[in-house]
Amino acid sequence: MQQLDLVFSALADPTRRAILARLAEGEATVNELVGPSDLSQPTISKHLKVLERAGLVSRGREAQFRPVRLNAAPLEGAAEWLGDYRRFWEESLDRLDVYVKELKRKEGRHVSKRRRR
Amino acid sequence: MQQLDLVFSALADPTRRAILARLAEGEATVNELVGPSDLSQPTISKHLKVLERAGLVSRGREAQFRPVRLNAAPLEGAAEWLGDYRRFWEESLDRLDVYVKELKRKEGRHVSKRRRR
DNA sequence: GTCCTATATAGCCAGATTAGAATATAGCCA
DNA sequence: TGGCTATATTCTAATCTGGCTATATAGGAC
Repeated sequence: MQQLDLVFSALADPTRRAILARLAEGEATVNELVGPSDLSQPTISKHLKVLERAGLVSRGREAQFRPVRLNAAPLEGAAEWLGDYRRFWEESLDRLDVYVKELKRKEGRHVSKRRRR
Repeated sequence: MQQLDLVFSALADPTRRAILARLAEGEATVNELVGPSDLSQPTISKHLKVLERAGLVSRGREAQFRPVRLNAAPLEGAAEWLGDYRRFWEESLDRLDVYVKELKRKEGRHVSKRRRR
């Protein structure tokens, strides 16, 4: 789906993920986002446009400021998509779990007096 | 994080998501993936390389076949990242819920005799 | 009005991505 | 061996990305 394309590719950049993380603490102006980023203001504006196209942020208008706020709704679709695969990684964790238990059992036999920490 | 970059950008392409969906049903050869895709075999091979770099598939070796199988483990990191934002979309759903309830209350007052369906 | 600040847009560049066609490789089968 | 099949690699072209600098716009302050 088109929307998933936009969301996943917006999330594929660490700068944009950092922006979202910052916005999770509350809305911010563009300059507040530029500050800690060591990127230029136009570059941040471009990243914001990408996030906006993906529906992940929305912009207000207050005098000459254009406050940016998080809009997490599109993340739900992404999370749902991932959810379909949850059983696969849990499965492999189960197998790992079994493996670890088996390992402990063997260790228990061979190194039975290991001290607890 | 680098790994998240690779995973999210691998997921940003619908062809690659389709490949993963197909692999969720079991391993497949390259040609089995080319079949329904209307893309050329080299193109699919390239997509597979992207998925492989993200750690999302692994390749076997059986005679001249190189079976591809799903490796969902890296998806867990992506799901965790998204999980940090769950409260935000749930929040907005809550607000929506409140809004809907409020709406119903008002409708109840003004259109109190609306028939149930 | 002029000046200053916040932000957007334009233009540019280097490098990555995506596609296809053509070709190479690797392994089975006769 | 030669031929067939499965897959990878190379080459080329088009498009996208992410960064910059320079410039434009918009709105408050004086």
